[in-house]
Amino acid sequence: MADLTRNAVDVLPAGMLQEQLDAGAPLRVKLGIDPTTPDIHLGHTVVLEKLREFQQAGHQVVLIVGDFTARVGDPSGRSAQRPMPSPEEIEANAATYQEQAFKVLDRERTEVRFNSEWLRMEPEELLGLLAQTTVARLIERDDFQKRLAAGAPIAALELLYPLLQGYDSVAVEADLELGGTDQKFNLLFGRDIQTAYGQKSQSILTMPILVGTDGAKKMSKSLGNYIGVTEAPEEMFGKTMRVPDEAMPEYFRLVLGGEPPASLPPNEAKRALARGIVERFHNAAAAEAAEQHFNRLFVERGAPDEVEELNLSPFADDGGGEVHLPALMAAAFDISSSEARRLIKQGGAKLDGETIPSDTLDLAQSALDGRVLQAGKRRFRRLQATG
RNA sequence: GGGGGAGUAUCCAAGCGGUCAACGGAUGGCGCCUGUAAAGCGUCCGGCUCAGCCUUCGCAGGUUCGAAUCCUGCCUCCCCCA
Repeated sequence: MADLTRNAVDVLPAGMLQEQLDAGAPLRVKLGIDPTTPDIHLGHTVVLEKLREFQQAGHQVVLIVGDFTARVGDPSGRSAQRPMPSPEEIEANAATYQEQAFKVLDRERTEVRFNSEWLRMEPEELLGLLAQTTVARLIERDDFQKRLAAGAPIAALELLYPLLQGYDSVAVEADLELGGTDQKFNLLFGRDIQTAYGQKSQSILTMPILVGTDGAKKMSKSLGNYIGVTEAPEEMFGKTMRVPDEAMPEYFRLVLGGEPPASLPPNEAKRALARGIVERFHNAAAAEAAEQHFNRLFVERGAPDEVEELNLSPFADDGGGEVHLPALMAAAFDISSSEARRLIKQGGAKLDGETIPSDTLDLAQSALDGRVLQAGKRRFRRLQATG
């Protein structure tokens, strides 16, 4: 029991989960995820990890893919209405979500349900569901109170969200529902809906929200401060190294389920964290390679093992074989030629590690052939004249 | 149904006839420092083979030598009253 509530923020109602566990029967443990973005990131895994713990303790995990609720928009933690993904996006996301969730969960022992299965209900049934609450109950949540105070809009659809999520609990007869702390209102609301439908109310357990790589805001795709579970090892490692020191303990606890190493200097600890994360979602060999890659780029300031090649020939002019660098860099790094000029001017462009003089705009093809062109610290292309 | 307000670059947000590629902030890029942390300093941040030119301020027209700024229509959004 102590294990199962580790790191949890709220376990409500007080004592209920303990009683449920003491009763001995496996619990039906629910988690709903709305497929609003294509990928699962470390923030999602905090709750998934907890779900896995219940799974390992022999409980029945029910993963709900919110293909229907994704079209409604969960107002939790939102200060504004979110843009709605298209049905096609939702469908595509739903597929990748499941795949990625099984990087944490045991596929064989997970019941996966799509909530469109029961939420595509008859209008009469929907009215029945709506009859279970009042507007006052729906807007009492903090998210809405803030928006009301600020004169910001609240979409009617958002108002309905908790009812639908609550109905999910009815549909799968959940004994326990997990979620982030921002889900507290919705989770508790589900209890009332279950009661209204003559079921026993679930208990709820909330997990902390993982802070993003910026160390300030919650990890989220739209804020661009996330680490995706399917990202390449090098990316994962690099992004983790950028996490501010203060956030490290949190990452150790919530992502790796451990404790921050006591006596390691900060940069060693962070390396351990980065290795741990890559190992968790890839493997030990990948972690090793990712760290070497990191060392080469940022400690030795060198080029990575494998550098993508770029054919130099199309950029050389017919006459003297001069290459216009802004155009070349624009193509090589998918930036504008103006940006390339800026990089050169500010000493951010290098050839084989040598800074290109800031007033250079053209170079002979022969001076470029076979060398590694670099923009900033992390973008590389090996130039190769062919044909 | 009535009244009021807003749409400016990645985001926030100034500008309200020329000096506007458009103040300021945030985010971000690059460089120095360094542990790709934090703090700090400098610099850049529409595009273009760039001392110049081109395209931008919801959309479409119009007025004017000249419009992000004025006029007309349209679209979208928000607030208040009912």
